[in-house]
Amino acid sequence: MKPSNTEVTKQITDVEHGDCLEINKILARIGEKWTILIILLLAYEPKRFNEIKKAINGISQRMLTVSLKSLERDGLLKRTVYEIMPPHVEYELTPLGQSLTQPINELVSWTRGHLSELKTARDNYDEQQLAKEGSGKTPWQKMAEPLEK
Amino acid sequence: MKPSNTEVTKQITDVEHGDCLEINKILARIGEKWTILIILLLAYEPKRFNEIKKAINGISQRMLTVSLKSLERDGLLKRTVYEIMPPHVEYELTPLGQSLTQPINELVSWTRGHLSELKTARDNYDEQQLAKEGSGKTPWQKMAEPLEK
DNA sequence: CGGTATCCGAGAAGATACTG
DNA sequence: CAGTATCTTCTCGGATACCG
Repeated sequence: MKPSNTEVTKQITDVEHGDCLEINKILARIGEKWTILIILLLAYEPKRFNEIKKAINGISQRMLTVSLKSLERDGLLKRTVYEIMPPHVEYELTPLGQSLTQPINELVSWTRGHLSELKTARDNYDEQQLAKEGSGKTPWQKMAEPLEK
Repeated sequence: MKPSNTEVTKQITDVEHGDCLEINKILARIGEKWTILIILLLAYEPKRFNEIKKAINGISQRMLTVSLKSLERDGLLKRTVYEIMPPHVEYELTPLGQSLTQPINELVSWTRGHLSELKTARDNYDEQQLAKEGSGKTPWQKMAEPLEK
């Protein structure tokens, strides 16, 4: 589609007409509210259901069950049931899940490293939206006022 | 809080009680339906609104607007309005946005590299759920049947 | 061309109650 | 302990219409 000059280009052309949909679905799953927290939590040791629930602040029982099942279904974690009374269920990352912690950690690092930049950008943006009130610009620009918050 | 043996451990302890919420929000944004596609699309050259719309198959006008605004608000991309008639608006990644393409591409690579594993895992899982019918196991195991699809 | 505003339906997610 | 079931609420995202 265009001469390539960076490695990125290769990615793009693949993404545009390849398994793009599949990939995006996986990435959406990773971006789901609790997935990353769970994966990172289990990254260095297996945990039991209620351990995870306690460790992750604010997750409901339902969402934990659902999330764990998704991850198990994708082969990212293994569920082990010890048939004793009372029940004992352990969750741990599979090798596949472990391998995912690498790229995830890089994303987390990136985010942590740019947290202040992101916040500053947001503040600037919100501020400018407010300032747009009566800025004597052309209608093409005034239109863009979202005026929420 | 256990003795650490991998780098991951450090990440975790930070995540558990730090800016964990903020980070997760950013990651959720990245996982949103169209964000990655947009970022990757703009990674190697700026594009206009309708160019993006055409390039990304299936996105609605509304969602493109919304997504672009989120990204602009976070300082990941810049919106340039050329005040001519008809209007001409260009979107391009900021340096911050560019820097994000790296970790994202690694995530994309990981996903592409493990696509078949993921699919296999899903198929296995779904198959086993069906097989659970009358498997003479303990009630603790039979309970876990979701029986959907 | 590049949006905004509004309405609507589907699915995600929370709260609560119950169970092997 | 580790879930399931159900109900309700909330958010996302598509369709449509309109506008500077």
